[in-house]
Amino acid sequence: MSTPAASGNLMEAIVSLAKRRGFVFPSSEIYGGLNGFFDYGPLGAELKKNIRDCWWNDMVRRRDDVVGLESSIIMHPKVWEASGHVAGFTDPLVDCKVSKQRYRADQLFFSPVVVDGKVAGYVSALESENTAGELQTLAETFKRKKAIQGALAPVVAKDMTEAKPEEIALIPSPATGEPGSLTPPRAFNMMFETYVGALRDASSVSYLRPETAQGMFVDFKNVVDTGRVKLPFGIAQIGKSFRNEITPRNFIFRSREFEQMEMEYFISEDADWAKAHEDWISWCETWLKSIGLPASHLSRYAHPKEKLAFYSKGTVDIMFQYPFGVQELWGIAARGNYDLTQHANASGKPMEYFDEASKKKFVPHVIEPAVGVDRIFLAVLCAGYAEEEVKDEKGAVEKRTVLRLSPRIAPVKVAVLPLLKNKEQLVAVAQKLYAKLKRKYAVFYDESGAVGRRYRRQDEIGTPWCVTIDFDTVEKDGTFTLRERDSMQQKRITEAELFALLDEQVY
RNA sequence: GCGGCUGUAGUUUAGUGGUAAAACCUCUGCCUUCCAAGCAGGUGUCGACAGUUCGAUUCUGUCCAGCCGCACCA
Repeated sequence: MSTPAASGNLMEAIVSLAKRRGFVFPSSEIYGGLNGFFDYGPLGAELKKNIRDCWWNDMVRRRDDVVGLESSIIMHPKVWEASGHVAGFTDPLVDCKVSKQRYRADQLFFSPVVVDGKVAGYVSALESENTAGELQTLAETFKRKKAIQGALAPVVAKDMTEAKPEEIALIPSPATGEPGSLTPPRAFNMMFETYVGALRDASSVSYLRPETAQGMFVDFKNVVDTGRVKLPFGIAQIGKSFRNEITPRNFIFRSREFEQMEMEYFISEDADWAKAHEDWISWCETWLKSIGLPASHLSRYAHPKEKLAFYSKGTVDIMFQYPFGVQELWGIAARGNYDLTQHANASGKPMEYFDEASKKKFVPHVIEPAVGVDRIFLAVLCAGYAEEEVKDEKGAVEKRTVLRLSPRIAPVKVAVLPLLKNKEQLVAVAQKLYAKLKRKYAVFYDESGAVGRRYRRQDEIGTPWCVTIDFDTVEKDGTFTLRERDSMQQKRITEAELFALLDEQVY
């Protein structure tokens, strides 16, 4: 059985394998690396492309109701004002210099303690179901401890974004209870800024997109007018997005440059959004299984209603059990008609759809499944990585590292191996088969070393099959050995059978 | 961003105030009739920059990167 070590070691083993075999490198490594950025090596580029292609084929080409889009990475700055990202991505944070705690300024509340009309001090509390009540209790305790006489005025709760500079020094830290250690709120905008054109001034500021979704909303009318689409329909896009994360963590799970696969599925305002939502959630689950993620590692997390943005009708995340914990893989959000309405208002251009059947004009609602290619990439590595103990002929136990990648996404589908490289007739047949296969599939040819070593090499990069050309191939019936990665079983098949197998499994 | 730990070859590690080693990997040749065999040979390394020193991979500082914890995560 597979014995992937404890979770910490499993991540180390995967990072190490990714580097060793050319899946993922740290970005700019010769200059010491750059936190939050990664390069995909020869095999990684193949694997990533396969994930993208599978998604695009299944989401766009094989569906009649979804069309593709490729919008620009830098868009008009007003896009991000309308979408709420300029405001929403600026989370002011407050640090406590003593306790080293960090708080979101809009979740840290304070109030002056006013006795007989005079400010005697301040109290603070973190946002809760009863923030005002907590502050009131704290204020009463404060008054009692300081033995101040007089009438206590009701507290007035404000959050730290509203604190005046002179107040900040007087507000106690929730961690220590003592004033003087809190910093003023500092903004951490997660959007990368740049300047368009020669002038570097405020008027030329623009942003690298923090999500691809806005491209679909901004081009909504263009697609409706030209794409011959009818509700319900979706617009899908694959592309790079950028977020200046405070702390990139967990290898490629959270990075600053990443690739998204998003789709906006527009439905009528009268449609059963809950059903459409559920349909897309299960579509996404089915798709993840189709590229080899085991159901046992997948779960759902429905965001609690009270945590949702006001416009959101519901968000369900498909979670994946990574070695470092159960984390979000694919978010499927029912966003109402918020985004289109925002852009209609901000741009002054109508975003309505005229429905011929009902003769009604309305702003469509939307279901948004959004997933990161890099997160899927990491998930398939984590799910597929296994270290096995296998016995050789003499019964000695040795370790086999194998990457169980689905044939759909494996970077190499078949390795072609002549049994011996110093036998010309074997090499000739192998190379001929290799040439034939590589017109259609990603194939690898390897003749160096013992055949067992070559099998193991392919195991480690996730190649599902190896075919070995031996003397029977040349001297007898032309069949060759098909060696299967997961079972290590071998059988003899013909060339036609090999092509049929690939045709069925690689789609 | 804060705190702790860490940084030697592609990987995993040893080691030293006098410019470094092993295993595996990789490459070449020989051999090899199905699961990391053997033999011979080759490539490749002290995270970066300063300081102390006659001399720094080793000591000190700063930076960078990684891991863990906290906080953050539209």
